Amino acid sequence: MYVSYLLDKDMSMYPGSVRHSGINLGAQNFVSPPQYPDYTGYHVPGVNLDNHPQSSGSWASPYAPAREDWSAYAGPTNTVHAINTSPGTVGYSPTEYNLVHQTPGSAVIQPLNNSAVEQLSPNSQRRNPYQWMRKPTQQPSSTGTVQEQEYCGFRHHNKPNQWTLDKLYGIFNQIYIYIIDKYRVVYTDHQRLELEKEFHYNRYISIRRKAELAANLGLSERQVKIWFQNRRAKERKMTKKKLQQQSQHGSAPTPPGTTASLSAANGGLLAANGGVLPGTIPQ
DNA sequence: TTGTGTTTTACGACCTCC
DNA sequence: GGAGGTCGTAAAACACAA
Repeated sequence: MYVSYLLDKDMSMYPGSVRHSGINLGAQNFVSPPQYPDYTGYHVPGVNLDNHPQSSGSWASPYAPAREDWSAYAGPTNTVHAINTSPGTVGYSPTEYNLVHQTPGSAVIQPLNNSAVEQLSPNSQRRNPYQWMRKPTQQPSSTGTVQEQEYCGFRHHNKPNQWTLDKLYGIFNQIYIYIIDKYRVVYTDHQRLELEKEFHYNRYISIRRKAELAANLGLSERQVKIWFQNRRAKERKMTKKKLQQQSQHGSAPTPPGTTASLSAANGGLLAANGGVLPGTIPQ
């Protein structure tokens, strides 16, 4: 009953509401999404790029921001290899990333193994969100063994489809928020993980990819967009902090993510992309 | 348990681009 | 005018020391 109402509510983008930001069940949250097992979203440069908008020809991302600061995420042993920064191509090759969750032809948002799922509960202790970057994870057992694990406060036998869980959690969460009048939701660890993965791949998400991600994670496209905005802001903040720390020890080159470097990058993108700023992702 | 600092969602204001 | 960008901020959620 609430769902249809909330859908209508979202269409008008919270008319007259103040801070009912949780009421954003976009229509994409309910349309039939790409089937999870068939979804090939996590897109590896050079490996089956057809389904990835940012890698395919017409959806090639013009944004290939510098990634020098990624070592902060990946740790000293995880390197991001810059291979091509020309417009229309992916500017780096996250090799470690491939190891983690990409086998050619496999589903992309991989079901998580038990140890990973154990960390998914919103109630769990905070941990390193970049663990997926650090080491390859065991593929979950595809057998019918009973797997009891906790997800979003519920226990499951034979862990159901992750997409379904996120979807259900998202819907439940939105309804709960509407009833309780909470200020904001807390994304599940799985949602954040997938968002981080996408951000790791590209700091600017395309419209199509945003729709896919929103559908897969049970979020609205608006939430995905805002998450990326906040994530970029976070990165700029960290970069600025790092720069300040470096400047205390002597002069340092302008790191990526700073206003100056971003302006320069945007300028380059402008030239390469016919004057289209990152804010205007091709439709 | 509580106080405090940090992080995470979400928004408004303002900007550029088409 | 609408889209998405940054920037600044509010407030909930969280981490952690006392």
